[in-house]
Amino acid sequence: MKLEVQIKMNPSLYLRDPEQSELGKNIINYSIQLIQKNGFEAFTFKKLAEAIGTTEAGVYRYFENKHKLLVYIISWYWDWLQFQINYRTNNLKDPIVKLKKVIKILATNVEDDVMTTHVDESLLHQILISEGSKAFLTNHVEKDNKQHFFKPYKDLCNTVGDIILECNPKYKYPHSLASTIIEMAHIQNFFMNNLPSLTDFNKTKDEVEIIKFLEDLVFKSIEK
Amino acid sequence: MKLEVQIKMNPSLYLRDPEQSELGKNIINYSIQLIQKNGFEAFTFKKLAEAIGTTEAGVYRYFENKHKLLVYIISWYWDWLQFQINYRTNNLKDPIVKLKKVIKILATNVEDDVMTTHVDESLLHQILISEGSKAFLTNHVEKDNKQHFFKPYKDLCNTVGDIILECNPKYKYPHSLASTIIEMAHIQNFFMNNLPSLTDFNKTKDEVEIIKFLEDLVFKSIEK
DNA sequence: TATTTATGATAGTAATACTATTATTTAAAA
DNA sequence: TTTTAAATAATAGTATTACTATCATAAATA
Repeated sequence: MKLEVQIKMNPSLYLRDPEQSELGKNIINYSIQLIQKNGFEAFTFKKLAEAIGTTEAGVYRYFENKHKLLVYIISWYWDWLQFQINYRTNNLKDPIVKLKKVIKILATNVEDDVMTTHVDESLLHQILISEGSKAFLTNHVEKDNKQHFFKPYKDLCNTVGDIILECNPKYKYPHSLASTIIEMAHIQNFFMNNLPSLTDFNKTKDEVEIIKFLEDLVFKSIEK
Repeated sequence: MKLEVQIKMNPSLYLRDPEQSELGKNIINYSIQLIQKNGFEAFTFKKLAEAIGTTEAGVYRYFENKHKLLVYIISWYWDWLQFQINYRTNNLKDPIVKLKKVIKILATNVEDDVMTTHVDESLLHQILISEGSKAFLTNHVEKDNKQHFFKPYKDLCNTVGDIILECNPKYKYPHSLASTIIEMAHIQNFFMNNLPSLTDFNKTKDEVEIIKFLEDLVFKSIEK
């Protein structure tokens, strides 16, 4: 049996649905490669077109600009993570076990998911660490938010927040703690690898340390 | 008595020291205005030059590029905050009181400091919230780090980490918790104002709520 | 087969991110 | 005070970026 997972994206993010054609899938695939390799600032539609073997105009038929393309792949990642979490915490009764699992999923370097052919989740995870916050740290965040560009992120945050409340229904900051876990899973990873003195993981460079830190933070916070 | 605080910046950040001339001070002053108003992406040396009444080439004599200018003003802010913290926690014996003060300083919307004439700290604080992480979230973070561009941030993180250790010498993650507090003081503020469903402060839009959340997080974490 | 639709190829524009040159003003040194 | 050096202003120019527009062709669909 060969299953392909298709994630339905917000149509306001694209002009033509990239999932519906080879060129579109190439745009996603090579965008992830290039953004991960050179960073979002250095990424241009011209370079992307050259890498794919199409023209700049070809890319512009799919995405209005590179920011929407970034939001697209980042949203895709959040949706995919949401699916992973639902799938892998399914049947877990104990909310504490569940929350531990979620922290692990959030903070672990992802392996490429064979169910998605044109997306390398491992690279995408790296992009999220170093470019993720650029999706919302813009002057047009309000406009973007009105178009529901951040729904996947919010949904994930709600999911995590709900599990937190299952652990302790009286905890006062489930959403803020959820967004803190999600953000810190990435930021502490970035710091560990690039500015290690901002962390306590300098020796190991091992994400297991990040997971321990986050578990310590979270479970002490929500302790009854 | 009229005191002027001068913060000595890393000379690798600039070509000509902006503190040493009127034009230089104007560059800093107007950069802060423009970046706060339109965001860093929309900020160009041409617009800056126009705002000041000088030419693009004039700005380039002070800063190699807009990224270094951003790192400059952000570093300035961290240095200034460090000074604020040292000054305002001086003489406080109880490390818990001290840490509370630090959280408050980090999370409170700053008022313009009259000791610095060409820097509006209130605007700068806003810049830190929405642009701060762009200083290090680049492809050249390693190169920048080797030039010690992030020293002010690291120093601040160390200061906070030391206070955490004063509270509980056995706490295992003083630096990670410190960077978490610093980052979250800004990110939760951004979320509160722009993506409130990622927080639990939607009704109030009051930074006091953020302070309470951070205090709850920190003191539960370091409790002996 | 006709016709819509996607793609390819090419051109062009305004803005950005710079570098270079020369003239002019201002400040410091002789 | 004069000479000299340093900082600034004015202008021009380049490569790249971020697009838009046009037209021909290939592929899919009616």
